[in-house]
Amino acid sequence: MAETADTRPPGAVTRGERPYHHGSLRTALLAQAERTLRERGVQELSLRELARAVGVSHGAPRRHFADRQALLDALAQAGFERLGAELRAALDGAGEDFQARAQATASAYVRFATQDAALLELMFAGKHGEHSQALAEVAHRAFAVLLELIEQGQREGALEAGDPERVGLVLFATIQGIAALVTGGIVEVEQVDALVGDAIERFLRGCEPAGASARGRQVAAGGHAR
Amino acid sequence: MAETADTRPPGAVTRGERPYHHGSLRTALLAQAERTLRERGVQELSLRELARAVGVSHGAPRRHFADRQALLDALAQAGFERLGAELRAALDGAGEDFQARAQATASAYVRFATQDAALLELMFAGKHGEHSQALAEVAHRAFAVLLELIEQGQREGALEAGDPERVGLVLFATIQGIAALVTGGIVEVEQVDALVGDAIERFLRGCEPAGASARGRQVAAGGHAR
DNA sequence: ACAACAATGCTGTCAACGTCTACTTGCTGC
DNA sequence: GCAGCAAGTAGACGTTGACAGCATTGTTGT
Repeated sequence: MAETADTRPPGAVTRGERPYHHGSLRTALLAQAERTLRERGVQELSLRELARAVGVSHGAPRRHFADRQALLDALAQAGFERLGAELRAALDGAGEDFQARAQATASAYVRFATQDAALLELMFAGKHGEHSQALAEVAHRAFAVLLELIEQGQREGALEAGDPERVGLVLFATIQGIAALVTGGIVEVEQVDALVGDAIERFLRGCEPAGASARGRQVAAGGHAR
Repeated sequence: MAETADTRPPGAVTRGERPYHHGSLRTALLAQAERTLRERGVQELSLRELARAVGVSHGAPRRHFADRQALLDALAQAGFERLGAELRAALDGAGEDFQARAQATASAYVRFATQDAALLELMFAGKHGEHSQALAEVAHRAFAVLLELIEQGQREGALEAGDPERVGLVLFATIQGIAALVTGGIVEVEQVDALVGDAIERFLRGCEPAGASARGRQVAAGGHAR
């Protein structure tokens, strides 16, 4: 492995040797931490190794993160921001059909979960320092995308009326659960798309307004669990 | 706190002082570990402290658990066994009505998740040593209860036909997701029952056989998200 | 220009941990 | 009674998170 290339900013003083001040240690630490997190998990994430990888002394990170938990909190916050952005992109990028939009959003969530399982776990760890007002806020912003999806569905008549938060939670839980099943190894990655499809389909059927039941009733029976 | 009372078996040699051999170290370690896990989380679980609490030297646990991960694996396995038992009790103990049975089973799962959040996380960590054939087996046995629930529903005509594993996964995911939302602090404990109710209700509606739709359509609109 | 000051990074230290190795104790079958 | 084995003890090593004190740098007021 390429021993984590120098992460110092290009504009920094680079004459003789490495400058006393890194220039953007906080950013560099977060970036490296996210990489290590993805590749080796939370357990393997060490402040000292991080410092080594970035090229500063073992005490330096302390200026930017009071303790290990603070680093993890920051990672979680960044994760929520990215998750929210990806969900929004998926929702906005999908076509007109409501089911397609729901499916796209759910798939984006599960994709995030599979690619950054450890990060997602961190985000939902609940063990964040009490001062994590900021974290709660970005988390809420990510959830807002799902809320918007629900409201769209209600406006278009695909979902029955009712408190969007309430029905949104059910959808949220289902998607999050699928993610957990995948990262936990209960279902294989190849089965994910089918599972998401099933779940969305059934969710829509379960939230149909009283009258309409014209569309899809073709949830085929085919084994795809291990 | 009462400094973790002596966990040595009653029959053991208890003359002068503590005997050289504990007698049932493995069991004692697991019991103490489960307690610590529940009260302080995985991160705080230390082999050395465990040994101290049980009254043996810091090297002793090694005879029973090759390393820390082996201990965690054993905890996860015990957890699956208990979870399976509780799910079965809930399913068998509920009445005749299918929805009531489903609700009871789901509630039991979520109760387990809230009371032993760290343990559940461990069970689904997926980072278990490759040799965890036994663990996969007990996990499957726990899942089998949900499968049986599904099959009952299909026999009784409450659920449409189809591969039970496939529809079971959706239910499993939903429940697991609710658990994750609770332990992650996204929903409060007071809202759990309502959320489980909603989820089950919608799941049933989403899996109804084509004809029947007589029962509950009364998913009231009431805010219960934060 | 320069002194004061706040940021930021470095070094050294400490207790705790997981793991390893070598030794000791107690039991059991011969 | 003793060989052999399982279970526990004791000490060591390397790593980690946390902390304190000092060094260096950039900025700001005069």
